[in-house]
Amino acid sequence: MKNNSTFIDKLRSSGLRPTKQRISICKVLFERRNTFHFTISDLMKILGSKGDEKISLATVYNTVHAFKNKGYLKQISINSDKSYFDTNVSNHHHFFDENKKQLIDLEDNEIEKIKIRKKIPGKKIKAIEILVKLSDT
Amino acid sequence: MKNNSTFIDKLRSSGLRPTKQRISICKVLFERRNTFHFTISDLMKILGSKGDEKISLATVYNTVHAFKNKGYLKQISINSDKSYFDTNVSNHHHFFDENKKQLIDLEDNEIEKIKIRKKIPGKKIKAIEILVKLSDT
DNA sequence: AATTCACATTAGAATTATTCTAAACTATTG
DNA sequence: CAATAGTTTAGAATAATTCTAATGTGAATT
Repeated sequence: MKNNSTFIDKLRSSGLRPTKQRISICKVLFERRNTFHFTISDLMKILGSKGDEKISLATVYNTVHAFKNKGYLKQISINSDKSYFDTNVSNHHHFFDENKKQLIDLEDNEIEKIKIRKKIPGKKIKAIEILVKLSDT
Repeated sequence: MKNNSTFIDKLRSSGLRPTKQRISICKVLFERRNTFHFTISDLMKILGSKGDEKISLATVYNTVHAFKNKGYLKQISINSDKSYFDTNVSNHHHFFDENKKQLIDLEDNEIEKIKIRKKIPGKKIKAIEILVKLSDT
């Protein structure tokens, strides 16, 4: 259980004012042992189920995007009506269980290194994202 | 230049009635030499710019989904406000140029074979999708 | 060729995720 | 403690997609 001052420092050092809304969201997202995959509506639900004052939807969007831009969250490329985010910002990939609509991390060291032979002139590779779709055996 | 009867046969053999709307859409999508990456609004624009009678938005959605379900189109996993589709249904991957918001095919033989070490019990791999994000050099 | 009916198309409304707006609020600085 | 720049907020706006229910049409049957 981290205390708030850790989050306050982290926010301040990224040039984000440590407001109570941002601290509440930090607690939901980062005070946990495991990777957390979520959509904005998942996060709203969790925040709403806590005793704290309600945080407006716009703030949740603003904050999640701010955290993504600062590199504290990763957005996952998946074809869905909603955007998925991940608290695991390491270089890694995902399984997607199409039955349960659930994401599972696939660490970089759990796949063999990918080598891309094709080059696109004037462009460089910014990221490689692998999605492994699963179905029941 | 294929003639309509090719499309009519294809539609009929998939249990889809060959209506004039579906044939028009087939012509836009499949009467071309190269892979075509598109969103519904791209397709609407192309259909609208042809002399043919206007096809309603709902029909375009219905048809694209029907074609996807029959395996004539692939939906690409990408995080975007719109869905992207691909007329190349072979096993392949994509570059995504984030500046131009443009997809480029990356054929399976242009990357080294991927090997996934992690297994998920009770699940089998249905597909592997790789997205290579590009930015300007 | 007319009849029938299941399948298709359609316009527009409904839904849903996300972004925008502009007013009220608050953390920080001087 | 006043000024100000960054935040939060409710609600409106936007935009992709799906739904609805009325009308139209292919194709099998008479």
